[in-house]
Amino acid sequence: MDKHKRLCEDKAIDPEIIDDLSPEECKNLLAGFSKGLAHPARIEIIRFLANRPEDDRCLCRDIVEILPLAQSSVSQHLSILKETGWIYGEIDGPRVCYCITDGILEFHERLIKKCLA
Amino acid sequence: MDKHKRLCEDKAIDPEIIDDLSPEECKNLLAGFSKGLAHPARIEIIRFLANRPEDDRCLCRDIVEILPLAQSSVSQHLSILKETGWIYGEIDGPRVCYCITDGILEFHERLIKKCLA
DNA sequence: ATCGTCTATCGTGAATGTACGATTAATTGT
DNA sequence: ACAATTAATCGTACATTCACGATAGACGAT
Repeated sequence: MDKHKRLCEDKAIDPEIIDDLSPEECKNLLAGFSKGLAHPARIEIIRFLANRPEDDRCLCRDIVEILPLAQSSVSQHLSILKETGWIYGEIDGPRVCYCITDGILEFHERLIKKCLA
Repeated sequence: MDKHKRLCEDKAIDPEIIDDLSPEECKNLLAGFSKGLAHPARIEIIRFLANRPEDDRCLCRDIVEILPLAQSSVSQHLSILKETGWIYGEIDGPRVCYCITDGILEFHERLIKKCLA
């Protein structure tokens, strides 16, 4: 099996857990995801990762190249996206392979509906 | 006609404009909305306003009462929600009537899809 | 006219966010 | 071993956020 393909295949979020969240937890979780989305560069990163083909995983260097920011700044944004649950990264030799958390878009959509509706 | 009912009925957002946005504008707009959602107190305010009956408009005082924050802090959060387009307020004598922007939830949902999909 | 109510704004302080260059640590390749 | 590559972390600087008490301004009621 391809090395990149083997990476980044086991992190997913279960939408079922939304039903068990207290209103307080729900708001805190959505606030966190929203913080992750609250910068154009981070939106671009998520968009980029969400549209990658599964068999061509993304390396950090690729993300640095599509953004008009210094490498260290991109690394900070990636760190925020990891903290807030949007993405995760796995070490692949000297590089880091970043992937979007599986099912996160549906999770986010459901979370908004639960919090606001 | 009821005084409160007459207020807050003419501010709406047109989802059509999303189609005309450049990718850059799209990301900036979503980043702004996300910033608005990036605090539990502001999520609670939006939830509260989104579920108000139309004929019982919300006054600022009502919002202060449901949050565990000082009046001035709530006013700041309301200000951020106004800046980011989630809500608007109209002066009603000595009070201010706050309402959620009509159609904003659908707008937000569409904006996310356009930005990330 | 004066008083009380309501809400925005001011001023403050602590914390966080954003961006950069420089450095470090890990790994690969020679 | 050694050099090159990759990405995180450090240190810095500036701006913004968040929370509060205090104040000010607008309006209604008396």
